[in-house]
Amino acid sequence: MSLIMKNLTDRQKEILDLIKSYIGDYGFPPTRADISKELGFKSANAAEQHLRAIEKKGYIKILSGASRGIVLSEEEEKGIPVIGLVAAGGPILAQENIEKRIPESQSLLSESVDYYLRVKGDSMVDVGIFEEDLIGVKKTTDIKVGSVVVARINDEVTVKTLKKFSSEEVILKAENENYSDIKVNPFVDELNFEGTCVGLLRNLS
Amino acid sequence: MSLIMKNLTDRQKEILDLIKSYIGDYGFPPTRADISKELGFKSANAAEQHLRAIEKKGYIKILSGASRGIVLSEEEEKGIPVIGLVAAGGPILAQENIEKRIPESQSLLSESVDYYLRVKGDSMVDVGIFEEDLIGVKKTTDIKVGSVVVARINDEVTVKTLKKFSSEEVILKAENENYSDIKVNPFVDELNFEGTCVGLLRNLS
DNA sequence: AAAATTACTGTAATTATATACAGTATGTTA
DNA sequence: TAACATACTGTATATAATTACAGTAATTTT
Repeated sequence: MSLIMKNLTDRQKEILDLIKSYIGDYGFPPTRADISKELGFKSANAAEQHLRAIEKKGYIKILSGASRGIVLSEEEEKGIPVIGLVAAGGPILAQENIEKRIPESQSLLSESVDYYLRVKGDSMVDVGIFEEDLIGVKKTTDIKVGSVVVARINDEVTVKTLKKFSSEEVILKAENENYSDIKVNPFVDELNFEGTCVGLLRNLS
Repeated sequence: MSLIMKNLTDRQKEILDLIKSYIGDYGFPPTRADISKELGFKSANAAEQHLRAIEKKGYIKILSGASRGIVLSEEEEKGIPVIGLVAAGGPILAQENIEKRIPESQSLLSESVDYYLRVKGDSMVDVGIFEEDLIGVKKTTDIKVGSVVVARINDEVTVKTLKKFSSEEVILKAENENYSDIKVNPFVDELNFEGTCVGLLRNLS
Protein backbone atom coordinates (compact mmCIF):
# COMPACT_ATOMS: atom_id res chain seq x y z
CA MET A 1 0.00 0.00 0.00
CA SER A 2 1.16 3.49 -0.80
CA LEU A 3 2.42 5.67 1.98
CA ILE A 4 0.56 8.75 0.87
CA MET A 5 -2.84 7.20 0.30
CA LYS A 6 -2.65 5.45 3.62
CA ASN A 7 -6.38 5.17 4.15
CA LEU A 8 -7.35 4.08 0.71
CA THR A 9 -7.34 0.45 -0.32
CA ASP A 10 -5.50 -0.46 -3.49
CA ARG A 11 -8.77 -0.75 -5.37
CA GLN A 12 -9.99 2.61 -4.11
CA LYS A 13 -6.72 4.23 -5.04
CA GLU A 14 -7.06 2.69 -8.46
CA ILE A 15 -10.46 4.28 -8.85
CA LEU A 16 -9.27 7.65 -7.61
CA ASP A 17 -6.43 7.51 -10.12
CA LEU A 18 -8.87 6.58 -12.84
CA ILE A 19 -11.01 9.61 -12.00
CA LYS A 20 -8.00 11.90 -12.18
CA SER A 21 -6.81 10.40 -15.42
CA TYR A 22 -10.31 10.57 -16.90
CA ILE A 23 -10.53 14.25 -16.00
CA GLY A 24 -7.14 14.73 -17.60
CA ASP A 25 -8.36 13.07 -20.78
CA TYR A 26 -11.85 14.49 -21.12
CA GLY A 27 -11.98 17.57 -18.95
CA PHE A 28 -14.81 16.24 -16.80
CA PRO A 29 -15.22 13.39 -14.31
CA PRO A 30 -16.48 9.92 -15.29
CA THR A 31 -19.94 8.56 -14.61
CA ARG A 32 -20.43 5.42 -12.54
CA ALA A 33 -20.92 3.58 -15.81
CA ASP A 34 -17.67 4.97 -17.21
CA ILE A 35 -15.75 3.78 -14.17
CA SER A 36 -17.41 0.38 -14.30
CA LYS A 37 -16.68 -0.05 -17.96
CA GLU A 38 -13.05 0.94 -17.47
CA LEU A 39 -12.50 -1.46 -14.58
CA GLY A 40 -14.72 -4.22 -15.86
CA PHE A 41 -17.50 -4.01 -13.26
CA LYS A 42 -20.73 -5.52 -14.43
CA SER A 43 -22.76 -3.26 -12.21
CA ALA A 44 -22.51 0.51 -12.06
CA ASN A 45 -23.30 0.16 -8.41
CA ALA A 46 -19.81 -1.22 -7.78
CA ALA A 47 -18.44 2.15 -8.81
CA GLU A 48 -21.05 3.93 -6.71
CA GLN A 49 -20.06 2.05 -3.60
CA HIS A 50 -16.40 2.69 -4.15
CA LEU A 51 -17.09 6.38 -4.66
CA ARG A 52 -19.01 6.50 -1.37
CA ALA A 53 -16.11 4.83 0.38
CA ILE A 54 -13.60 7.22 -1.14
CA GLU A 55 -15.80 10.16 -0.21
CA LYS A 56 -16.08 8.88 3.33
CA LYS A 57 -12.30 8.94 3.53
CA GLY A 58 -12.28 12.51 2.35
CA TYR A 59 -10.58 12.22 -1.01
CA ILE A 60 -13.55 13.30 -3.09
CA LYS A 61 -16.86 15.06 -2.68
CA ILE A 62 -19.93 13.68 -4.43
CA LEU A 63 -22.43 16.36 -5.44
CA SER A 64 -25.80 14.73 -5.08
CA GLY A 65 -28.04 14.84 -8.11
CA ALA A 66 -25.42 16.24 -10.42
CA SER A 67 -24.20 14.06 -13.24
CA ARG A 68 -20.46 13.54 -13.10
CA GLY A 69 -20.60 15.42 -9.83
CA ILE A 70 -17.31 14.15 -8.48
CA VAL A 71 -15.13 16.87 -7.02
CA LEU A 72 -11.57 16.12 -6.02
CA SER A 73 -10.95 17.26 -2.48
CA GLU A 74 -8.75 20.18 -1.63
CA GLU A 75 -5.76 18.06 -0.74
CA GLU A 76 -6.02 16.32 -4.08
CA GLU A 77 -5.77 19.42 -6.15
CA LYS A 78 -4.10 21.88 -3.82
CA GLY A 79 -0.99 21.66 -5.89
CA ILE A 80 2.65 21.75 -5.01
CA PRO A 81 3.51 23.36 -1.69
CA VAL A 82 5.74 26.40 -1.50
CA ILE A 83 8.01 26.40 1.51
CA GLY A 84 9.18 29.70 2.92
CA LEU A 85 11.21 29.56 6.07
CA VAL A 86 11.77 26.15 7.51
CA ALA A 87 11.12 25.96 11.21
CA ALA A 88 13.95 24.27 13.04
CA GLY A 89 13.35 20.74 14.17
CA GLY A 90 10.43 19.61 12.08
CA PRO A 91 10.17 18.17 8.62
CA ILE A 92 10.35 20.58 5.69
CA LEU A 93 6.88 19.72 4.52
CA ALA A 94 5.27 20.39 7.89
CA GLN A 95 2.04 22.31 7.58
CA GLU A 96 3.47 25.34 9.35
CA ASN A 97 6.13 25.75 6.68
CA ILE A 98 3.74 25.76 3.76
CA GLU A 99 3.37 29.31 2.53
CA LYS A 100 0.93 28.57 -0.26
CA ARG A 101 0.42 26.04 -2.99
CA ILE A 102 1.00 26.24 -6.71
CA PRO A 103 -1.32 24.31 -9.03
CA GLU A 104 0.39 21.31 -10.50
CA SER A 105 2.56 22.58 -13.28
CA GLN A 106 2.56 19.45 -15.36
CA SER A 107 4.98 19.85 -18.23
CA LEU A 108 6.24 23.12 -16.83
CA LEU A 109 9.29 21.56 -15.32
CA SER A 110 10.30 18.35 -16.98
CA GLU A 111 10.84 16.41 -13.79
CA SER A 112 8.26 16.13 -11.08
CA VAL A 113 8.56 18.65 -8.28
CA ASP A 114 7.63 17.68 -4.75
CA TYR A 115 7.78 21.18 -3.35
CA TYR A 116 9.09 24.64 -4.01
CA LEU A 117 11.54 26.24 -1.63
CA ARG A 118 11.95 29.97 -1.38
CA VAL A 119 15.63 30.80 -1.54
CA LYS A 120 17.12 32.89 1.23
CA GLY A 121 20.48 34.57 0.81
CA ASP A 122 22.77 35.00 -2.16
CA SER A 123 25.04 32.00 -1.79
CA MET A 124 24.04 30.54 -5.16
CA VAL A 125 24.01 33.59 -7.41
CA ASP A 126 26.78 32.27 -9.64
CA VAL A 127 24.48 29.54 -10.91
CA GLY A 128 21.67 32.02 -11.30
CA ILE A 129 19.78 31.20 -8.12
CA PHE A 130 18.83 34.46 -6.47
CA GLU A 131 17.22 35.42 -3.19
CA GLU A 132 13.44 34.97 -3.26
CA ASP A 133 13.61 32.59 -6.23
CA LEU A 134 11.59 29.42 -5.86
CA ILE A 135 13.55 26.29 -6.52
CA GLY A 136 11.66 23.16 -7.48
CA VAL A 137 12.81 20.33 -5.26
CA LYS A 138 12.45 16.65 -5.94
CA LYS A 139 12.62 14.50 -2.87
CA THR A 140 15.26 11.89 -3.45
CA THR A 141 18.03 10.20 -1.63
CA ASP A 142 19.78 9.56 -4.90
CA ILE A 143 22.08 12.56 -4.71
CA LYS A 144 24.70 13.22 -7.36
CA VAL A 145 27.94 15.17 -7.10
CA GLY A 146 27.67 18.35 -9.10
CA SER A 147 23.96 18.82 -8.67
CA VAL A 148 22.28 21.46 -6.56
CA VAL A 149 20.93 19.82 -3.44
CA VAL A 150 18.77 20.74 -0.50
CA ALA A 151 20.61 19.59 2.58
CA ARG A 152 19.87 19.77 6.26
CA ILE A 153 22.82 20.14 8.58
CA ASN A 154 21.90 19.96 12.24
CA ASP A 155 18.38 21.20 11.62
CA GLU A 156 19.44 23.97 9.31
CA VAL A 157 18.27 23.73 5.73
CA THR A 158 20.59 24.93 3.02
CA VAL A 159 20.79 24.91 -0.75
CA LYS A 160 24.24 24.21 -2.19
CA THR A 161 26.09 22.33 -4.90
CA LEU A 162 27.27 18.91 -3.82
CA LYS A 163 31.01 18.90 -4.45
CA LYS A 164 32.19 15.80 -2.65
CA PHE A 165 30.35 12.93 -1.12
CA SER A 166 32.14 10.24 0.78
CA SER A 167 31.58 8.49 4.06
CA GLU A 168 34.22 10.62 5.81
CA GLU A 169 33.49 13.99 4.32
CA VAL A 170 30.78 15.82 2.47
CA ILE A 171 31.57 19.13 0.81
CA LEU A 172 28.81 21.54 -0.04
CA LYS A 173 29.85 24.38 -2.30
CA ALA A 174 28.32 27.84 -2.26
CA GLU A 175 28.17 29.27 -5.77
CA ASN A 176 29.38 32.69 -4.71
CA GLU A 177 33.03 33.61 -4.27
CA ASN A 178 32.24 35.44 -1.04
CA TYR A 179 31.27 32.21 0.60
CA SER A 180 33.50 29.28 1.39
CA ASP A 181 32.71 25.61 1.09
CA ILE A 182 30.89 23.86 3.86
CA LYS A 183 32.71 20.74 4.97
CA VAL A 184 30.65 18.30 6.90
CA ASN A 185 31.81 15.26 8.75
CA PRO A 186 28.82 12.93 8.80
CA PHE A 187 30.05 11.41 12.03
CA VAL A 188 30.08 14.72 13.85
CA ASP A 189 27.19 16.58 12.29
CA GLU A 190 23.78 15.33 11.43
CA LEU A 191 23.43 15.57 7.68
CA ASN A 192 20.37 14.77 5.64
CA PHE A 193 19.67 15.31 1.99
CA GLU A 194 16.16 16.57 1.46
CA GLY A 195 16.25 16.50 -2.29
CA THR A 196 17.65 17.73 -5.56
CA CYS A 197 16.89 20.98 -7.27
CA VAL A 198 15.23 20.23 -10.58
CA GLY A 199 13.93 23.62 -11.56
CA LEU A 200 13.61 27.27 -10.79
CA LEU A 201 10.83 29.81 -10.77
CA ARG A 202 11.24 33.54 -10.47
CA ASN A 203 8.69 36.30 -10.24
CA LEU A 204 9.94 39.55 -11.59
CA SER A 205 7.92 42.76 -11.87
CA MET B 1 -16.03 42.92 -29.87
CA SER B 2 -12.85 41.36 -28.68
CA LEU B 3 -9.97 41.03 -31.06
CA ILE B 4 -9.11 37.49 -30.13
CA MET B 5 -12.61 36.01 -30.25
CA LYS B 6 -13.24 37.58 -33.62
CA ASN B 7 -15.79 35.08 -34.78
CA LEU B 8 -17.82 34.81 -31.64
CA THR B 9 -20.69 37.16 -30.91
CA ASP B 10 -20.71 38.90 -27.55
CA ARG B 11 -23.36 36.53 -26.29
CA GLN B 12 -21.45 33.48 -27.47
CA LYS B 13 -18.27 34.76 -25.89
CA GLU B 14 -20.23 35.29 -22.70
CA ILE B 15 -21.34 31.68 -22.78
CA LEU B 16 -17.84 30.39 -23.52
CA ASP B 17 -16.53 32.42 -20.60
CA LEU B 18 -19.26 31.02 -18.40
CA ILE B 19 -18.27 27.48 -19.36
CA LYS B 20 -14.64 28.15 -18.49
CA SER B 21 -15.53 29.80 -15.23
CA TYR B 22 -17.93 26.98 -14.34
CA ILE B 23 -15.22 24.43 -14.98
CA GLY B 24 -12.90 26.51 -12.81
CA ASP B 25 -15.46 26.47 -10.00
CA TYR B 26 -16.76 22.92 -10.14
CA GLY B 27 -14.20 20.92 -12.07
CA PHE B 28 -16.66 19.86 -14.76
CA PRO B 29 -18.61 21.65 -17.48
CA PRO B 30 -22.15 22.96 -16.99
CA THR B 31 -25.29 21.36 -18.39
CA ARG B 32 -27.59 23.27 -20.75
CA ALA B 33 -29.84 23.86 -17.76
CA ASP B 34 -26.93 25.24 -15.72
CA ILE B 35 -26.06 27.70 -18.46
CA SER B 36 -29.68 28.72 -18.88
CA LYS B 37 -30.13 29.28 -15.18
CA GLU B 38 -26.99 31.36 -14.98
CA LEU B 39 -27.90 33.57 -17.92
CA GLY B 40 -31.61 33.67 -17.27
CA PHE B 41 -32.79 31.64 -20.26
CA LYS B 42 -36.21 30.16 -19.78
CA SER B 43 -35.46 27.31 -22.15
CA ALA B 44 -32.50 25.00 -21.95
CA ASN B 45 -32.63 24.94 -25.69
CA ALA B 46 -31.30 28.49 -25.83
CA ALA B 47 -28.08 27.18 -24.33
CA GLU B 48 -28.10 24.21 -26.69
CA GLN B 49 -28.33 26.45 -29.74
CA HIS B 50 -25.55 28.68 -28.51
CA LEU B 51 -23.37 25.67 -27.85
CA ARG B 52 -23.96 24.41 -31.38
CA ALA B 53 -23.02 27.82 -32.77
CA ILE B 54 -19.88 27.97 -30.64
CA GLU B 55 -18.97 24.44 -31.70
CA LYS B 56 -19.49 25.36 -35.34
CA LYS B 57 -16.96 28.13 -34.87
CA GLY B 58 -14.52 25.68 -33.45
CA TYR B 59 -14.20 26.87 -29.87
CA ILE B 60 -15.69 23.79 -28.25
CA LYS B 61 -16.48 20.19 -29.08
CA ILE B 62 -19.78 18.71 -27.97
CA LEU B 63 -19.60 15.00 -27.21
CA SER B 64 -22.93 13.61 -28.24
CA GLY B 65 -24.81 11.62 -25.65
CA ALA B 66 -22.49 12.47 -22.80
CA SER B 67 -23.79 14.62 -20.01
CA ARG B 68 -21.73 17.76 -19.56
CA GLY B 69 -19.84 16.65 -22.66
CA ILE B 70 -18.43 20.03 -23.52
CA VAL B 71 -14.75 19.94 -24.38
CA LEU B 72 -12.81 23.14 -24.82
CA SER B 73 -10.99 23.08 -28.12
CA GLU B 74 -7.25 22.78 -28.38
CA GLU B 75 -6.66 26.48 -28.89
CA GLU B 76 -8.68 27.21 -25.79
CA GLU B 77 -6.56 25.16 -23.48
CA LYS B 78 -3.33 24.75 -25.32
CA GLY B 79 -1.66 26.98 -22.80
CA ILE B 80 1.04 29.52 -23.05
CA PRO B 81 3.34 29.22 -26.07
CA VAL B 82 7.05 28.70 -25.68
CA ILE B 83 9.10 30.51 -28.27
CA GLY B 84 12.47 29.14 -29.25
CA LEU B 85 14.30 30.89 -32.02
CA VAL B 86 12.48 33.77 -33.60
CA ALA B 87 12.51 33.67 -37.37
CA ALA B 88 13.53 36.99 -38.83
CA GLY B 89 10.80 39.08 -40.31
CA GLY B 90 7.65 37.67 -38.81
CA PRO B 91 5.88 38.26 -35.53
CA ILE B 92 7.26 36.54 -32.45
CA LEU B 93 4.07 34.56 -31.91
CA ALA B 94 4.00 33.18 -35.44
CA GLN B 95 3.12 29.50 -35.52
CA GLU B 96 6.55 28.52 -36.81
CA ASN B 97 8.21 29.97 -33.72
CA ILE B 98 6.11 28.07 -31.23
CA GLU B 99 8.17 25.27 -29.82
CA LYS B 100 5.50 23.84 -27.54
CA ARG B 101 2.91 25.05 -25.09
CA ILE B 102 2.83 25.08 -21.33
CA PRO B 103 -0.48 24.63 -19.55
CA GLU B 104 -1.69 27.84 -18.03
CA SER B 105 0.24 28.32 -14.86
CA GLN B 106 -2.32 30.39 -13.01
CA SER B 107 -0.82 31.64 -9.78
CA LEU B 108 2.58 30.35 -10.74
CA LEU B 109 3.83 33.69 -11.84
CA SER B 110 1.95 36.54 -10.27
CA GLU B 111 1.46 38.49 -13.46
CA SER B 112 -0.07 37.04 -16.56
CA VAL B 113 2.36 35.67 -19.10
CA ASP B 114 1.61 35.92 -22.80
CA TYR B 115 4.42 33.69 -23.89
CA TYR B 116 7.69 32.15 -22.79
CA LEU B 117 10.88 32.93 -24.64
CA ARG B 118 13.88 30.65 -24.55
CA VAL B 119 16.94 32.68 -23.74
CA LYS B 120 19.91 32.48 -26.08
CA GLY B 121 23.34 33.68 -25.01
CA ASP B 122 24.72 34.83 -21.70
CA SER B 123 24.20 38.56 -21.89
CA MET B 124 21.93 38.64 -18.85
CA VAL B 125 23.72 36.34 -16.41
CA ASP B 126 24.30 39.09 -13.86
CA VAL B 127 20.57 39.27 -13.16
CA GLY B 128 20.37 35.49 -13.08
CA ILE B 129 19.01 34.93 -16.57
CA PHE B 130 20.94 32.09 -18.12
CA GLU B 131 21.06 30.50 -21.53
CA GLU B 132 18.14 28.11 -22.12
CA ASP B 133 16.08 29.69 -19.33
CA LEU B 134 12.52 30.47 -20.23
CA ILE B 135 11.51 34.03 -19.49
CA GLY B 136 7.83 34.79 -19.07
CA VAL B 137 6.96 37.73 -21.28
CA LYS B 138 3.98 39.99 -20.91
CA LYS B 139 3.06 41.81 -24.07
CA THR B 140 2.90 45.48 -23.25
CA THR B 141 3.91 48.77 -24.74
CA ASP B 142 4.10 50.23 -21.27
CA ILE B 143 7.83 49.81 -20.87
CA LYS B 144 9.66 51.05 -17.78
CA VAL B 145 13.28 52.02 -17.40
CA GLY B 146 15.05 49.47 -15.24
CA SER B 147 12.93 46.52 -16.24
CA VAL B 148 14.02 43.62 -18.39
CA VAL B 149 12.43 44.00 -21.79
CA VAL B 150 12.09 42.01 -24.97
CA ALA B 151 13.01 44.34 -27.78
CA ARG B 152 13.25 43.93 -31.51
CA ILE B 153 15.90 45.93 -33.30
CA ASN B 154 15.73 45.64 -37.06
CA ASP B 155 14.12 42.22 -36.93
CA GLU B 156 16.45 40.88 -34.29
CA VAL B 157 14.89 39.98 -30.98
CA THR B 158 16.90 40.62 -27.84
CA VAL B 159 16.40 40.54 -24.09
CA LYS B 160 18.01 43.40 -22.17
CA THR B 161 17.50 45.83 -19.35
CA LEU B 162 16.04 49.14 -20.48
CA LYS B 163 18.47 51.77 -19.25
CA LYS B 164 17.36 54.91 -21.05
CA PHE B 165 14.31 55.69 -23.07
CA SER B 166 13.91 58.99 -24.85
CA SER B 167 12.83 60.01 -28.30
CA GLU B 168 16.42 60.53 -29.46
CA GLU B 169 18.10 57.57 -27.85
CA VAL B 170 17.25 54.22 -26.30
CA ILE B 171 19.88 52.37 -24.33
CA LEU B 172 19.58 48.65 -23.75
CA LYS B 173 21.94 47.26 -21.15
CA ALA B 174 23.37 43.78 -21.18
CA GLU B 175 23.73 42.42 -17.67
CA ASN B 176 27.17 40.98 -18.26
CA GLU B 177 30.39 42.95 -18.03
CA ASN B 178 31.68 41.35 -21.24
CA TYR B 179 28.97 43.02 -23.23
CA SER B 180 28.55 46.70 -23.86
CA ASP B 181 25.33 48.68 -23.95
CA ILE B 182 23.28 48.79 -27.11
CA LYS B 183 22.50 52.33 -28.11
CA VAL B 184 19.66 52.68 -30.52
CA ASN B 185 18.57 55.77 -32.38
CA PRO B 186 14.88 55.24 -33.07
CA PHE B 187 15.15 57.41 -36.17
CA VAL B 188 17.81 55.24 -37.70
CA ASP B 189 16.91 51.78 -36.51
CA GLU B 190 13.57 50.15 -36.30
CA LEU B 191 12.90 49.48 -32.64
CA ASN B 192 9.89 47.72 -31.18
CA PHE B 193 9.22 46.60 -27.66
CA GLU B 194 7.65 43.20 -27.61
CA GLY B 195 7.05 43.05 -23.92
CA THR B 196 8.35 42.98 -20.38
CA CYS B 197 9.89 40.06 -18.60
CA VAL B 198 7.67 39.18 -15.64
CA GLY B 199 9.04 35.82 -14.65
CA LEU B 200 11.55 33.10 -15.20
CA LEU B 201 11.47 29.34 -15.49
CA ARG B 202 14.46 27.07 -15.46
CA ASN B 203 14.73 23.35 -15.90
CA LEU B 204 17.70 21.84 -14.13
CA SER B 205 18.54 18.18 -13.93
C1' DA C 1 -35.53 41.42 -51.00
C1' DA C 2 -34.47 36.87 -49.79
C1' DA C 3 -31.68 34.01 -47.04
C1' DA C 4 -29.07 33.28 -43.18
C1' DT C 5 -27.66 34.22 -38.49
C1' DT C 6 -28.60 35.48 -33.89
C1' DA C 7 -31.25 35.01 -29.91
C1' DC C 8 -34.39 33.27 -27.79
C1' DT C 9 -39.46 30.49 -25.70
C1' DG C 10 -41.89 26.16 -25.19
C1' DT C 11 -42.81 21.21 -25.46
C1' DA C 12 -41.52 16.70 -25.44
C1' DA C 13 -39.12 12.40 -25.98
C1' DT C 14 -35.24 9.56 -25.41
C1' DT C 15 -31.32 8.43 -23.15
C1' DA C 16 -27.88 9.10 -19.57
C1' DT C 17 -27.03 8.97 -14.83
C1' DA C 18 -27.46 8.69 -9.97
C1' DT C 19 -28.78 6.02 -6.60
C1' DA C 20 -31.70 3.04 -3.59
C1' DC C 21 -32.50 -1.80 -2.35
C1' DA C 22 -31.46 -6.74 -2.20
C1' DG C 23 -28.03 -10.00 -2.42
C1' DT C 24 -23.25 -12.88 -2.20
C1' DA C 25 -18.64 -13.67 -0.64
C1' DT C 26 -14.33 -12.66 1.80
C1' DG C 27 -11.48 -10.57 4.94
C1' DT C 28 -10.75 -7.44 9.13
C1' DT C 29 -11.74 -5.33 13.46
C1' DA C 30 -13.89 -5.06 18.02
C1' DT D 1 -18.08 -14.26 17.33
C1' DA D 2 -20.57 -10.48 15.96
C1' DA D 3 -20.15 -6.33 13.58
C1' DC D 4 -18.00 -4.06 10.01
C1' DA D 5 -15.44 -3.06 5.79
C1' DT D 6 -14.31 -4.51 1.20
C1' DA D 7 -15.63 -5.87 -3.25
C1' DC D 8 -18.61 -6.87 -6.00
C1' DT D 9 -23.59 -8.61 -9.16
C1' DG D 10 -28.26 -7.57 -10.38
C1' DT D 11 -32.57 -5.02 -10.64
C1' DA D 12 -35.11 -1.00 -10.64
C1' DT D 13 -36.46 3.75 -10.64
C1' DA D 14 -36.52 8.65 -10.34
C1' DT D 15 -34.46 12.32 -12.15
C1' DA D 16 -30.81 14.67 -14.80
C1' DA D 17 -29.58 15.90 -19.25
C1' DT D 18 -29.36 15.83 -24.16
C1' DT D 19 -31.53 16.93 -28.00
C1' DA D 20 -35.09 17.03 -31.67
C1' DC D 21 -39.01 19.78 -33.38
C1' DA D 22 -41.93 23.92 -33.74
C1' DG D 23 -42.19 28.61 -33.23
C1' DT D 24 -41.20 34.10 -32.77
C1' DA D 25 -38.56 38.19 -33.57
C1' DA D 26 -34.64 41.12 -34.67
C1' DT D 27 -30.50 41.75 -37.13
C1' DT D 28 -27.04 40.79 -40.67
C1' DT D 29 -25.42 39.06 -44.90
C1' DT D 30 -25.92 38.05 -49.65
